[in-house]
Amino acid sequence: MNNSSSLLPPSGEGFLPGLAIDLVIFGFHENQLKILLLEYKNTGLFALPAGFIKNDENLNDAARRALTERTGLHDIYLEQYYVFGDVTRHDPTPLEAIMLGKGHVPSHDHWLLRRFVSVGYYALVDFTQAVPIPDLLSDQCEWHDLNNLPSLMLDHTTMVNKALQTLRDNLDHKLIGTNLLPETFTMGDLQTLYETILGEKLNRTSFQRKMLDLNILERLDKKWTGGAHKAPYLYRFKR
Amino acid sequence: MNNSSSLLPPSGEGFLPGLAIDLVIFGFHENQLKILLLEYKNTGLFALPAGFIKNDENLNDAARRALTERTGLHDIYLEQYYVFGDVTRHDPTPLEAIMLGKGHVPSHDHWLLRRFVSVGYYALVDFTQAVPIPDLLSDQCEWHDLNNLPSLMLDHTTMVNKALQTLRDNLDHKLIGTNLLPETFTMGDLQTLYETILGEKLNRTSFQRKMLDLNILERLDKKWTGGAHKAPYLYRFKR
DNA sequence: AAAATAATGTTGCAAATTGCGACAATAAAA
DNA sequence: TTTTATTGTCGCAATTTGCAACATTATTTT
Repeated sequence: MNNSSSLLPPSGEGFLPGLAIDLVIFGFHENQLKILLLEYKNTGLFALPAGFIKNDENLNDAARRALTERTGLHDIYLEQYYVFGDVTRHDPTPLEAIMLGKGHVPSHDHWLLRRFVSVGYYALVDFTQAVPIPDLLSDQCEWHDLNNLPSLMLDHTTMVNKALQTLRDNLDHKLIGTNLLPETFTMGDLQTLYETILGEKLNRTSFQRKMLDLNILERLDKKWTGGAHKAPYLYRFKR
Repeated sequence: MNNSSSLLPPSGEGFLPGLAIDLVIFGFHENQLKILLLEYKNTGLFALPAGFIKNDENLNDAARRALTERTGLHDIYLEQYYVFGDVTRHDPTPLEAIMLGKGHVPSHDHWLLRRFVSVGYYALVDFTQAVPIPDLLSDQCEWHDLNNLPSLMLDHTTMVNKALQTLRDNLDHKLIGTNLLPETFTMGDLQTLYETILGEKLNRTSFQRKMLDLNILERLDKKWTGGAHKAPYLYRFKR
């Protein structure tokens, strides 16, 4: 049994019933916020990566495992942000379609077709380091522009919106873009990231001063080359 | 079947398995933060009010129902703050003791003795309006001083601490003490509430100016009487 | 009845934070 | 060599916050 198959067990045996995890995995590339989506080709359905919790597994560990299985990454910023537990989110149709598309013919009381309460997590990952890997039921796992998402299964669009809102609310006082940027970056990179997340322009000098005053950045001697202008310093988050 | 009995069904039938709700219900009285605790007299155990989710009930509605059943209050500020899902929190011993103390002899695989994942909610209620009502398994439901709590069942102490931390973090930008204070109150009452929640003294004039600048308070013509000093205005939150 | 007391409402000012413009520095292009 | 574009830094005004002083007033004390 490999890693992936554990995510989609043939029966619900060995997993907590009725409880799932959905992941909103944020990445950042070319001035765009991205999220990882699974695609079910035979059905044209898109969904957030999901996971189930083993009987003897901590909830947060299950989320971390699901994240690693989809991105190959470890030690990533991951945070619970909301539990989605409305009755109305229960709709067996899309999952039935997916399973049919995959050649399975689920019984009407198949465990995957029952009502689920789902714990939402969001993660911030380094786009350049992640290797998107589809799960057993999906044909693709790919980055999508946050402001150009396809329509998503069930209430997954709601989940994305709420995750983004939480991320914005937390940007001030929680960990910064440590995981959204590569190891080293320029002050401009960092500001663009903030502006993209917040959806608004920030004052350049104020931003720079604030970031430096926070005393969490390490300025490297090396400089960047490329454009017809003064070379910016590279920075790195202090450990 | 009355309201209370629905909280403690004889079998798990009709409820989502393995999922519970725990409530940290904050009140405020005599310059002290209080929370509601259930007591199981035969066992000397204290616990947070809890609830289960009906098969056809929204998660948030279940939390609201549990809150109303314990306090008699409606339209109360209630917020999800964390899901407690560690394996280590599973310990059937205390619940078994409670059930034995109540004259029940549960089988080893009784549904209440299995592992539960619990969604933590905190609520802010008007101390003077709440009527604490025990549930079927407990003998008492009473307010306890937050800084003089008895030792609590399972991981409930962790739940309380995390709820308080979340409340503190949210005090700046989320709804204020709307539900923790009576309909009308003085500026001093409001400041004391803030100081008690935050656990630190605040500057009087700055606090007053800030609250008034927020433009959420309505000053009433009436004044308060009582002490040997100038009478303070009464305030009320705008609708 | 007058004075003292104590908490409250308000104002003024210094310190800290933030927004914004200006200028020097410098790597590449013209 | 000059021009251009972007970055690092500084200065100043506007805003927010901490703190102290003062006027107000309901009750207590004399």
